[in-house]
Amino acid sequence: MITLVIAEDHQALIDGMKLLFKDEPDIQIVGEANDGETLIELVENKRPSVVITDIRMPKCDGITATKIIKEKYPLTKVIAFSMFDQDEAIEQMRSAGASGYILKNSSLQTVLEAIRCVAQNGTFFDDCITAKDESTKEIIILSSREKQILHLVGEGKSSQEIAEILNISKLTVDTHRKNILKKLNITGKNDFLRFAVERKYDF
Amino acid sequence: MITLVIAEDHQALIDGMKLLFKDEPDIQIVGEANDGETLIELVENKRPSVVITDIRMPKCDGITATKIIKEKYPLTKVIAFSMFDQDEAIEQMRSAGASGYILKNSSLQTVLEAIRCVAQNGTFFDDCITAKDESTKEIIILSSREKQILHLVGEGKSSQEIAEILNISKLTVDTHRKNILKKLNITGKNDFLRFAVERKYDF
DNA sequence: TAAAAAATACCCTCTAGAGGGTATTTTTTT
DNA sequence: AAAAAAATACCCTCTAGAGGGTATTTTTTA
Repeated sequence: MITLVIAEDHQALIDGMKLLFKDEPDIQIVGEANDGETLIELVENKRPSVVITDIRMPKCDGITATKIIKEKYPLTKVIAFSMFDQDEAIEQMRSAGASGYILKNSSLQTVLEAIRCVAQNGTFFDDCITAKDESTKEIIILSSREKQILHLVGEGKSSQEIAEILNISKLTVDTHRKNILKKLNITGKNDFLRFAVERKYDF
Repeated sequence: MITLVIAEDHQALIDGMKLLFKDEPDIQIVGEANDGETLIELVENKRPSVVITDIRMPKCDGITATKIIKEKYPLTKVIAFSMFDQDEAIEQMRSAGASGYILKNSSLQTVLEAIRCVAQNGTFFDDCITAKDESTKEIIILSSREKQILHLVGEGKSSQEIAEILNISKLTVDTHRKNILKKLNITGKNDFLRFAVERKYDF
């Protein structure tokens, strides 16, 4: 018997999954959450074998929640259920300990497959994700420091503020910014912030 | 008999709705689309009595699709099914001719209610939306010109570019920007663009 | 038809960040 | 140990846009 906890911002989607699992005798939903905090509580109380979680959620995002869950209960399998096929989000989910990553624009049947797959200690990553692995190398050319700065830019921080946060010179931050711009081939004024904001959004 | 077309980016959500409507004898799904263009084609071919559509979709967004549908087939009822309770999106959907607006974090039962409601020539707007009507007046203080400029800023356009698009002076655009900043109480450098980008995103 | 609101246009100042460099230290890879 | 990559810090210039005004014309509303 697979015990399942679903964490998903959109109740409608949870309802749909519930209808689906109703007819599957080997899967039992033991809890549902609309935010990350509730998810963690549920895992602690119900100890499910599988967790399906959205990434963007109120209170605590799916990546953070996954880290916490996998740390305390490494046997619980986590599947990410996301809108975006952003390499960064996938990578972060992977290193957080997720066993699967499926997209919301795939069918519910896929969800079912993924659950059964990870319950048997397998991994399940959506087709369009694994297919990307090759090209990914070209996309993630940013160093970790650069990604960090990109993220802070996306939060609307100024170079000065970023410098203070990272305890480095503002000039260094500026250099990183310029290098990021070069790497990403952004010739722009506001384009950079826009890109950064979109990045931040994309998981 | 209610004939229904569903347009929704996320197949998983469509699948869930299909499972739900399977047991409802008065509702028949006559088509499903993952993008706006397919939706419009489906409406032309199937002439459904009710359409449920997401707002953010590939190819053609839900607002534009609704406008086109209501223009050609005014008897077809349209319900918006969106992630966001952004006043602007709701307003735009309303003026596009939508009979309802429900949020994705409401239950599938609500979806069912909404469909039956609009099929009987009623309107169905989610609780949290109607409740907002009072406060809305304070939020939408921007003039139409200001909203237009805010939108263009969100697309990453510079004041100069906006000026050229709108055939007005760059100085005028700057004045509008400043007025928007004042009205929204944004004291920021990059904050404005960030706000604008988020705005653009929010439907 | 007044009065209010919106749209238009311009003034000045000042700073953050783009765009172009160079260069040293630290870390990683080979 | 040598070479490559990443992180650090600084130089100069130049422009877009914030922040502070003022003011006229057009449109809307009362």
